[in-house]
Amino acid sequence: MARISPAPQRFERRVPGIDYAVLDGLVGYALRRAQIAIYEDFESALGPLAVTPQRFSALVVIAGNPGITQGTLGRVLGIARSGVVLVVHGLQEQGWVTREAHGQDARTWLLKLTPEGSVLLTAARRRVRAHDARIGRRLSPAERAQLIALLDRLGPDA
Amino acid sequence: MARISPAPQRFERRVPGIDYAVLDGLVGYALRRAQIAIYEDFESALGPLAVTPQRFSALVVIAGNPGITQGTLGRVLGIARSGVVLVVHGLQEQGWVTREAHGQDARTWLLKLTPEGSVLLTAARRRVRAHDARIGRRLSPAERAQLIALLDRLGPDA
DNA sequence: TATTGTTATACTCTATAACTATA
DNA sequence: TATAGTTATAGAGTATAACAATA
Repeated sequence: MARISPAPQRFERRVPGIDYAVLDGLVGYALRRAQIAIYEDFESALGPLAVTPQRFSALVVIAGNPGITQGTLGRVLGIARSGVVLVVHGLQEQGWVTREAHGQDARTWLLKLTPEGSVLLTAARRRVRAHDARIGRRLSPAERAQLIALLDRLGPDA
Repeated sequence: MARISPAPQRFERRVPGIDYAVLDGLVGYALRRAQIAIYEDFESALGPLAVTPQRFSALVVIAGNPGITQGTLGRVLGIARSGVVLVVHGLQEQGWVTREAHGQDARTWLLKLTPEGSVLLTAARRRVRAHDARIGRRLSPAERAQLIALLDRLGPDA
């Protein structure tokens, strides 16, 4: 039985026989390791819809805050203004987002979802919820909530 | 008082007035949000040493597993063989890593730290530990341990 | 035939800086 | 002067595919 495509290379959290030394006790490394595994699942679940994690975040934020400007979207996503142009352009190319003129300030654009964008987002949201449930399947609801709460408290700020 | 350099753009976890909708309940988004903030702190702490998270992981793994091959290192880091070439090349350019011939298999290289690499790693390890303590400063030791344990259980596997 | 590493190439994501048009 | 968005450009980081040497 011939193998059609090469075995999908999956990330191994622990390669047998390897000493991870100090890495095993670091919060940052545990986070990185988890995210690599999670990204693979997101990609296989949302890739067919041409939705990346960043695009999903952008769509949700635009949907929940219609008329948001590119500058504010950039702050939410944590990327530079020049990057927002590219993200928004991609969403426009897909027909999911439109930019409308701002009445008072001719410099800014108001971002909104198109009807097609709303339909897409509904499907994507469903898949993302399933994906998120899948990656957290080994956690109880309480553990899942606590994980989110602990993650929210991470950071160098006092 | 003139501002010398532009205010260092920091990631805002929650932009005031923005509805994050479904994002707030997702483990994956909490992870992403935490990692952006953490990466900024890592960068400011280790950037001066020319050490990235990936380089740090590679150095720790090579130090703890002297003679590891590039293929195995790639599996540990979760990247393709072609990417390992670039990482290792960068570490060699810094004078931190050498490749020695394998006695039995002429195809493979054995990776080892140089004395300079060991010195660098000692300094980097100290800074990473401080960084990791800093990002987890709002967590008790028990909470920190639990966070790592919860992260280790994430993933789509049964 | 399969494996290890290399090279060529390309794509994504991100940033900085210079630019425009407005305010 | 300052701000919103755009463009040009560059640098990471990653991947795939074709290749050489070796197993």
